[in-house]
This record gives sequence, C-alpha cells and structure tokens, in this order.
Amino acid sequence: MAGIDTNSPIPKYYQLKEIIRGMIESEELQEGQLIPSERELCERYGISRMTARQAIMELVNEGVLYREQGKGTFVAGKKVQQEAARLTSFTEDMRERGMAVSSTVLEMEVEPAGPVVARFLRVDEGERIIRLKRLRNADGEPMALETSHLLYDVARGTLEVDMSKSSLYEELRRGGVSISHAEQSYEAALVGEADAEVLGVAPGSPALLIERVTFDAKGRAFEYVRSVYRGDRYRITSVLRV
Amino acid sequence: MAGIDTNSPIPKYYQLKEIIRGMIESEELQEGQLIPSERELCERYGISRMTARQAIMELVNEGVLYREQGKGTFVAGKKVQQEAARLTSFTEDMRERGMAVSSTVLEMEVEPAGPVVARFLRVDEGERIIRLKRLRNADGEPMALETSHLLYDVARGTLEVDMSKSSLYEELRRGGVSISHAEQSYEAALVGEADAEVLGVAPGSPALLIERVTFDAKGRAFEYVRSVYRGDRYRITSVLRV
DNA sequence: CATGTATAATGGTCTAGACCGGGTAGAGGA
DNA sequence: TCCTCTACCCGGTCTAGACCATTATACATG
Repeated sequence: MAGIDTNSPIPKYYQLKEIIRGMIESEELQEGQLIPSERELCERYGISRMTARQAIMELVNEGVLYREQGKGTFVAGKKVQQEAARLTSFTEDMRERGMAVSSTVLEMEVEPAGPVVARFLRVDEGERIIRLKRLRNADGEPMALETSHLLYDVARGTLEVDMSKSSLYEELRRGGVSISHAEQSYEAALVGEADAEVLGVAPGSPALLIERVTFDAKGRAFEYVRSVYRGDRYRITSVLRV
Repeated sequence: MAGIDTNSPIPKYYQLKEIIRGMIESEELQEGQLIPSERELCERYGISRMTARQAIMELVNEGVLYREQGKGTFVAGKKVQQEAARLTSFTEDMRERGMAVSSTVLEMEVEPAGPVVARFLRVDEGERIIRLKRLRNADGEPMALETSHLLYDVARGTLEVDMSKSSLYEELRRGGVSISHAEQSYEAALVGEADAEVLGVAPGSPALLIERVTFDAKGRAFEYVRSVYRGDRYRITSVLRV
C-alpha cells in the first residue's frame, strides 16, 4: 500500500484522501464496509488525528463515506439513486460511472474573448481567456470533445499543468477557486465532419451537445464549456422530484 | 453581541456558526463583506483557532461564506433560487416555456407488458398495461413523439378521457395517484424514418431520446415513457450544484 | 517615478495531546 | 440461559501552539 510522502508539497490530508479513494476504486474497500478508524489511520500513516480527520471529513462531504458515532466510518453506496444532477467535472462523472479517464489536449491558448464567450462569461470582448480544447476518453475510447473557456485570472495556474492528466476542477480548487454552481443545457445535434474524425465516429452520427457556464462562490462566471458527447456512448440519468 | 457559553451542551463551533449566521441575517455583515479573521474570532470568543475554523469551514461548505487565501473570509452572495430539473409533464414543461400545447393521440391500447416494459415497471411479463402514444405539439408544430406505458390498475381511469386535450399527470392525480419522483435518462439519437414523417423532419435528423420511469409515493413504478424530441426545437436547461 | 522589498495579516496545513458520549462485546452474576 | 455492567473502541469536540504560502501595504532604493 502506498504511503504518505512527508516531503511532498501535496498536503498529507489530500494524499490520504486519494489513498482512501483508491482503495474504494480498487474494491479493496467495498460499499457499506467499515474503513480503518481515525486512530488506526494516524498510526499506519504516521500523521496526527486531526489530519486524518480532515481527509475523512472531506470524503464524507463528498458523499463517498458516511460516519456513525460509536460505530465507525463506512463506504457509501453509489449515490446515483440519491440526487438530481450534480455539478461534476468530466473526470468525476466518468469516475462515478466506473470508467477510466484519459485526455488529449488538442489546443490550449490564451486569447481575447470573442462575442459569444464574452456574453456567457459576462466580461468585455477582448478580455484575456484561456481556451482549452481536449479530447476526453473513457476506457480508452473517445467520449467527448470539450472546449473550455476560462477567465485568465482564475485559471492561469492551469497553464503550467499537464491538463491531459489533471482534472480541471481539481486544479482550480487547488488554485483556490470555490466552485459553486452551473447553468447547463443539453441539446441533440449531429457530429460535424471535423469533430467526427477526432471522435472516431461517422459524420452525421448523433451527439449530445452540452453547454455549461460555471460560477464560483462569489457568483462570478468563470468558465464556459461547450462539449460534444458521442450519442452512442453517453447518456445522462438523473432523478427528478415533484 | 452574544457570546459563547462554555458550559452549554451545544458545541462551541456550532454556537459560533449561529452567531455568524445571525450577523449575516441581521445584515450586520453584508454580501461580499470581509468577516473577522480566524484569529480575531478566537480572541473575541475565547476559543481556539481550530474551533473557529470548524465553524467557518462548515459555513463555507454550505455556501454561506467563501475564503481567499491571504485575503480573508467573505459573505457569499445569495444563492440562485432557480431549481434543478423538476419532475414535470410535457404540458407543464411547455407551459413554463410559454408555448401552447396540443396533442394528437396516435394509439391507445390495453395490452400485455413486453419484456422491456415489464422490467422498467417491475412487474411480470404479460401484466396488463395501457400504452398511449401521442404526438405532442408546441405552438402548433410537432415537438415530440411520446409513448407512455402505464400500469392498468393505476391509469384505467384515463381510458375514458380524451387524452388529446388532457394532461396525463393531472388526470392521474385526479384519480388519486400521488406522483413522487422519476428516474430519467437523456440520450442523443437520430430520428427514424417512421417517426420522421410524424415529427415533420427529415430522417436522420438529431433527436433527444428521453426515457422516464415514474414512481408514486409508495415507491411503485407506475409509468414508463419513451419520448423522441426534435433536436432542432428542444433543449433542456438546468442548474447544477456541487 | 517605478520597482523592489520587508512586514504583517490572512487562510492552509499540521501536531500531540485531551475529554466526551454513543455503541458493542464480553465478563460476571442472577 | 439470560441479563446487566463494564471496558474498550468509535467518532465528536477542543486546545494551544507551530510553520507555510499568499496577499496587501508601506517603505526604501534605483
């Protein structure tokens, strides 16, 4: 089992979070199963209890674990049943579907905002924007073509990160962005010729076109994403309430 | 200003949470305003920093506050009121979009459940089902082709109703069905030849395929609907939260 | 005037303990 | 056999510090 690197710039609690997440994904820990207690994690990884606690509490907040006083901490069931559509990144979405994520960065540029992007992000035309176009693969096969437009000030930290390996949202969170909510739209469309080749489907194949504007805790729109999902591989499910 | 009661069984961090919440509600602290720093709260209320931190972090998780390293902690803006996707009928959906609804009943039959319908409705194959196929128009033009499969016992009252004029959900509610929630999936597809003619589009046009299983308050699945929406006319928007 | 630079403040992470109340399983007694 | 009590483990709360990175500001230097 991987340990915790004290000299790493990555916080210990974060390392522990990833370790626990890994154990759940590898099914070393299964749904409903008791995970090691806080005190046992402290001892095993040589960290203090408050640090172990922070890792666990964040996973509880994310719905990955749940706790019962006096009993212990358990792996939560898949929460597909529970909630209506949640705001997730592609990485998180695929992880919940149990698929392996990989990405290819096709374009990453700093450029002035055009009229469409400026309107969605509520900034002036010409404002500096990072445009990140990625091919997103699930289980090794193309799933979506995603073009994000990000406020330069918010996302400039990601320019030095290899976005083919990182989750944009995780990077942004690490960079101090507090992601709050998004307005998203879904539309059926056909795959165009250029996109078809990249996605590995025939032109005119069905596609789900998803547009999203994401807001931070201050209510500022910091991201406009336009994604083309392969209709033959992607389907959205959600629970609706009256 | 109220203080913190050390002898109270209510945890200190929780008392502080309520104090801060109160200051926001009384507008002593306003949107976007800096709140006292962790260290200042410690001193003012005679608690340790980790305790003050817990109060603040929970309010951050709840979206009441947001933090910026090196700057401070601020009061977040009021949350967007708009809701995530609600469970609505076609009639309600179009009414909210400000479009006029009309329908044509194409088929309405009582028939035994086939394997697919039986699985979705969690009944045995051969169980009596009402199948209702309608063309749904918005502002006089075809919008969707909708095929509902309903448990006979639940929906037999609708057999005597002119479903080209009535809302299915309103009729069911009138018949005593308490609609609770639904599991819905969205998928991109192409319009087939038969459907194309009815929908008034070319075969191979983009379509949004929506499947829904609707449950009543007892948790019984009573409806399975499969709808084909015209991709050129229909788009779904919703607000997602973290 | 522009440009660094020291300083102080903030939140972020972390430690090594402490006591509390809830839950459970085993020991001992009826 | 069955019940009760107790010891132990669990998470929940809390302390009093520590060092770090980020940020703003005031000041000194070119």
